[in-house]
Parts: sequence; structure tokens; C-alpha cells
Amino acid sequence: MPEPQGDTPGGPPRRGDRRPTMTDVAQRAGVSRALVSLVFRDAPGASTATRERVFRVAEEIGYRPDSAARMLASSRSKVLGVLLTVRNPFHADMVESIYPVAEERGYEILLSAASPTRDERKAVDALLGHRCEGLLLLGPTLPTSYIAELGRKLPVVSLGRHFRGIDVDSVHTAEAKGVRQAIAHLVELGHRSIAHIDGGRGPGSAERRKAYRAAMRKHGLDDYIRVLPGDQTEESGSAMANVLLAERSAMPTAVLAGNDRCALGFLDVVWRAGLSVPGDLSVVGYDDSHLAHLSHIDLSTVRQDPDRHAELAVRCVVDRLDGTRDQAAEFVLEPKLVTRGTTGPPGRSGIMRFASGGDGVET
Amino acid sequence: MPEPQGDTPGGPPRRGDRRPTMTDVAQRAGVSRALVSLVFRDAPGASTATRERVFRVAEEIGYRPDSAARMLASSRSKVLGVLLTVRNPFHADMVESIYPVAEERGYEILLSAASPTRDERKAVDALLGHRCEGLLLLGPTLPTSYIAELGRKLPVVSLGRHFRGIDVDSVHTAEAKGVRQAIAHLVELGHRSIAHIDGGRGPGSAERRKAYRAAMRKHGLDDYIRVLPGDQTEESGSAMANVLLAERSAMPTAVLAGNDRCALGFLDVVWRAGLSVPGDLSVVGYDDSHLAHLSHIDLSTVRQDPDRHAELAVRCVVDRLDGTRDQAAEFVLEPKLVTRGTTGPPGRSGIMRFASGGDGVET
DNA sequence: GCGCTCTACTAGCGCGCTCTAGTGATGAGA
DNA sequence: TCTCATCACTAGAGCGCGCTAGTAGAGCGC
Repeated sequence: MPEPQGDTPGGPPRRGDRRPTMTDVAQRAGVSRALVSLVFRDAPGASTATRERVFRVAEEIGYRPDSAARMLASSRSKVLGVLLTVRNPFHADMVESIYPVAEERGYEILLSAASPTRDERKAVDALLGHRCEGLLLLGPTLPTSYIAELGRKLPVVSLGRHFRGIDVDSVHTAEAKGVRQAIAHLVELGHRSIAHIDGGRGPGSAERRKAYRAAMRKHGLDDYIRVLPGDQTEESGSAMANVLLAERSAMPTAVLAGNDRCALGFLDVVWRAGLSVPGDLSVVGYDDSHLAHLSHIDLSTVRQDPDRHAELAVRCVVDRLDGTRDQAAEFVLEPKLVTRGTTGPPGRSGIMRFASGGDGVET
Repeated sequence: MPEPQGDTPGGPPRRGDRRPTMTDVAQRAGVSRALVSLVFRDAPGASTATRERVFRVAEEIGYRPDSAARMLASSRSKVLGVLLTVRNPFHADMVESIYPVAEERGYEILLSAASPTRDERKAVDALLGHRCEGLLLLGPTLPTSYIAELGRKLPVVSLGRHFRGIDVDSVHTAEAKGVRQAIAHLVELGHRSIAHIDGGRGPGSAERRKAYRAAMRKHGLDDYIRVLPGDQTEESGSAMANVLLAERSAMPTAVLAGNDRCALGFLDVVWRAGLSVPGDLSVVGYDDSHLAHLSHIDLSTVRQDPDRHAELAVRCVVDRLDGTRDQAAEFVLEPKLVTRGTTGPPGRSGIMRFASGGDGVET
């Protein structure tokens, strides 16, 4: 029984044995290959006794279905590709939520990371090469035309960014609502000069920027509208903080950052410059990624529910694959402002304190 | 369905055209399938003219080699699997470094994430199912026996954790050296009471713990040795900070955290309790993940070079696959202490200040 | 005996590709 | 003329599996 025949004719036991196949299981269990296939697909047509025997034998010889062969043989690969930015903590949260949902629906997940040295196209190419049936794009920054082209090939859902006029689903939060809540909160606390650090080409940025302007106008704060360029990274947050600090006189009392990462970078510089938050400056993020929860950061932010995003996104793609739906869907989730420790009433000493402290160096 | 060659043989829901195959390219280019295969594998035996024509046609019809079929047909899948913890910023750094190195060697990367709801075994299973030829395990917490078993099936390299006595390669830093540097730095600054927050079962933790004890003894600080339980998450950092704060009288003046994440959680609580860092308490992390660079954190930490880790790990696996080496290798990298803003001379007022400030609430 | 259904199983094609073993065609060397 | 080599290319056998179409046998009614 420890001698499966035919492996290495006349040779010694070989290092790194050939991976067992369905045929091996079938032979050893004394059934046909097709029967083993049935059992592993959990399809009807095998007796309970046989089923158990097959599983037992498979376990014994360490058989594991080969998903490459599976995909090849079946038209359905049952694989969904996920494009993410590996450093983005909100993406991390979503990936964690996606796995269980996909599994429940009977799909596997393939991850492909975009990074500064590996652009999103390349990452998507890898996914396509692996026969993904559908794609979940986490905050894609790809051009609309490219996304549209993808959408023609297979079901695609974009998380966090909506594409108008193309046949691609999207799941995102009502950016405008989140921004309105944040601005209303700040105004209520007494802020008037509220700046916004833009998210650049990042997902939702355009909507947030627009909503920021609208909300400010609604509160009669037209004169205080100020959009600072950024790109949803810590670096852009700290850069904009430096810009503001250099101005001294015109500093706003509150800042709505493009996302949590940006808010973190911003806070960094502000803290080190000796300003207190929220005493001198209130800061609001966007995402409620797990970083925002960290108590030494304790960031007020706009919550986007990753579980719900994942749930809907997977459902989007699966519905398309099942043919349940054949036109683009847009799911808009309700955002929710989470007020934590980085927002408070404006201190009247903000600029004063800063002016006396210089760049944090005593004179 | 009576349409064997048909467009839609009742298979998967199709959007647009059937995915083009090698046969389509061959027909359109007026050559054999085999020739197209040659061209795409960059194998010799095709004229430059034909080669160009094939590529042009492929481009035209949007052909993309199917890696499932490729893997199946070739014994070499040219795919390396990477196990990571999606929230770990140091893992993110390494993934970014792994992609280009693997590509250079002609390998694709498949990512599989472990998370609280998806354990490492499951993540590894997915990778194996996808025919990975080798595995890069980022800070695995799997039991040695399991890793050993994996190592018998395929080349495996463990990053950040070394397994003794089994046929598995590893790449990690000289933990002891990093710890010694950190302790020496703190001692030099004048600290005596230096505590260590343990990394639990995390990679390198045992070595760091041991090295911490040794280093303390070396400096004659036996009486100040103190290891606090932890697990390399922000949460454990903040929990231990609370433990220390509750003690008041016996608080150490410096803390060496199990990793950067732990240090961050720790700082959080300490800052919010009104202590100043490094005035009242110095903190050193471990990893030098990109979080440590953030200027508002500005964490003194022990640098582990992710690029170098990636380079060596990929080389490990590739060498094994090429048969260049057939016994376990261990690469030990030199760590380097990076002193930033969280370490400084011990303030003699640490406990006093805390005692007067209570829990951060004025009385 | 017939036809029918149901369960439990098997035969064998083909998914898209790689790769070995070829086939001509051309040219050099004897 | 006949090798022998080299080049550019092709035929066709699988890789491990899914899946359709089938079979064998039992049961059941007439």
C-alpha cells in the first residue's frame, strides 16, 4: 500500500513525488475517474459509501484538485480577480471582507496588487491571464475607456469609483452625503474656514470635491472655500500641511482630507509643528480604515462599510455571471460620519500659538 | 445543444466574443498553432518576420495566453505563491519588492491573504490549488510540522522566521543584532528600565525575546528585565501600554516593541494618557515598515530591508526549482537601527508628570 | 416477455496550451 | 550523386480535469 505502481519504473523513491491526480485516486479507490470527479464537484450520482471512500483515499494520498485543469475543462473558472493597492488600508479591510462572501457564493479569489512600480493595467493583465470570470477593482484609477473595454470582456465591478455611461457596475458611498455630514459637523462646532485636501484622480475625489464646494456654499461659507491639491497618500497630506503652515495668517481652522491616509500624513506635520488637534485645527478623514481606529490617531472620519461593499460587489459580479442581470448597476451606500478625537470647536489661539512657536523651534 | 462549434454552447454567460485562443491567432496569421506557441514562449525556431506577424495578429484580436492552460501543459507553471497578512504594512512593503524581482526571473506572483477569518492553511491551500511551483511565506505562524510537510512537496521559503532542522529555506534578519543595537542605543541614552513587548508566536519573536534578555544582562540590567505579552498587533501594543500606565510607580523609561504595529498601538495610548515621547518614555519599533516613516509617528525602529528580503527569497525558490541547490539555506540579513523621534534621554519627571495628570483628566 | 424509471456508475471528448518528434527545403561538404 | 546540418515550420500526443452521453442492473407494472 505504500507503493503506488508505475511512478518511477525501477527507480528509487523520488524526491518531490509527482502530484497525485484524479486518476490516482480513482485507481486506488477502485472506481472510474469520472466518479471521483463527481464526488469532488459534489454532484449527485454517487452513493454515500463510495463518496466517503473516495474522500478517504484522496486524503491518504494527498490529492488536491488542480484548479488550472479545472478551469480549463469547465467553462466556469469560479475565480474572481481583485485588483488592489497593497498599501491602502481600506483595501486591506475590503479584501478581508471579500474572501468570506466569495467563498459563500462558491468563488475563489485571486489577488493582484498595483504599486508604484506595477501599474494597474499590469495587475489586471495578470488577473485576466488567470481566467478570472469577473473583476473587482478596488478604487481603480484606470481611464474610463479602459474600464469600459474590460467591461465588454467580462463582468467588472468598481468599488469606490463610479463610471458614467459604460456597462460596468459600481459600489460606492454617497460621497456627497458623507462630505455634507462632515462639513455640517465642523460648521456646527463653529468652524468657518474649512479647507479640503483633494484626492486627485483617486476614487470619489471628484465627487467629494464638488460636494465640498456645494456644502460650503450651502452654509454661506463661499469665501472660505479652499481646495488643496493632493493624491490620497500620506505624503500629499503632509505636503499640504506644510503649505498651510507656511502661510500662517490664512490658516483654516479645519481640514477635510481626501482619505484617511492623507489625513494621517497631514496630522503628522501639524502635530510636529506644535499645533494641537483639535485645539488649533480639526481634521476629518475619509474611509474609516482600521488605521483611523487606532487610538493614538483616533481620527474623525467618514465611514464606508467594507463588509457591505464586499457583499454588494461580489453579488454584482455573480449576478452578472448567472445572467440574473445584464445591465449596469450602481449601488450607493450611505456613509456615516464617525466623530472621534480629531474634531472639536475651533480654538481662537490657533494662529497665535503657531506664530509664537515658529516652526516648532524656539527662538 | 446541437451546436458543437457554436458561439454559445450553453456554457458560461458570455459577454461579447469568445476569448481568442492560440488557434485563432494561428489561423489568422496563416501558420500552425505550434508556431504561435513558439513565438509566445520566445523559443527559437521562428523567423523574425513570422514572429512579428504573429504578435501583430495577436494584438489585433486581443489574444492573451491562458495561464491555466499553460500551467497544465507545461510541467513548469512559472508561478510563485505568496502568503501574506493583508494588514501587515511590512508585508505590503515586501510584496511590492517581490513583484519586480519575480518578473525579472520570469515568474508570476499569486497572492493569498491570511486574515482573522481566513487562516494561513486555507490561504496556502488556495496557492497550492493554483499550481504554484514555490511558496514565499511572509512571517508565517504555521506550526513547524506543517511547514516541513509543505517543504517536502515544493520549494518553500519563509521570510522573517527561521525553522530549524527542516528542509525549508529562510530569509530573516539577525534578530539578536537588531535587538542589541536597540538596547545599546537606549542604554547609551541613559535608560536602565527597558521593557520588551513580546511578539507572541509572530516571526522572530522568540529570538528577539531571547536577545532582549541577553542584551539586558550584558549591560548589567538583569533586574530591569521585563517581557510583556503581545502579538505584533496595534491592539497588543495599546493593551500593554494600559498595563504599564496602570502601574504608575514601576513604569519603565523605554520600551522595545515586538514590531512597528505594536509600537504604534503603544504610542497611541501613551500619547493620549498625556505622556510625552521621548520625554517620558522612549519607544523603539521593529521592521521599519512605511508606517514608521510617517513623520507624525517618526518611529525609531530596526530596519529590515524589504527589497533585499524579496531578492533573496525569490532567488532561494528559483535556485531550488532550477536544481542549483538542494539543501536548506538560511539567509541572515543585517538589521540596522534607525533612530528617529521616539527615542531620547529618559526624563526624570516621567512618573511624576503622569501622577499629577491622572488618566489625562484634570482633577 | 415488454417498456419504463431510477440509481450508480463509466467512456471518452475536448478545454488551450506545451513540447517531442517529426517534415520539407536549402545549402555545404564528400 | 549522396550524406548531413540547419532552418522554419507542423502534426499530434498529452497535461488534469469537467461533462455529456451512455450502460448495467434493479425494480415495477402489465
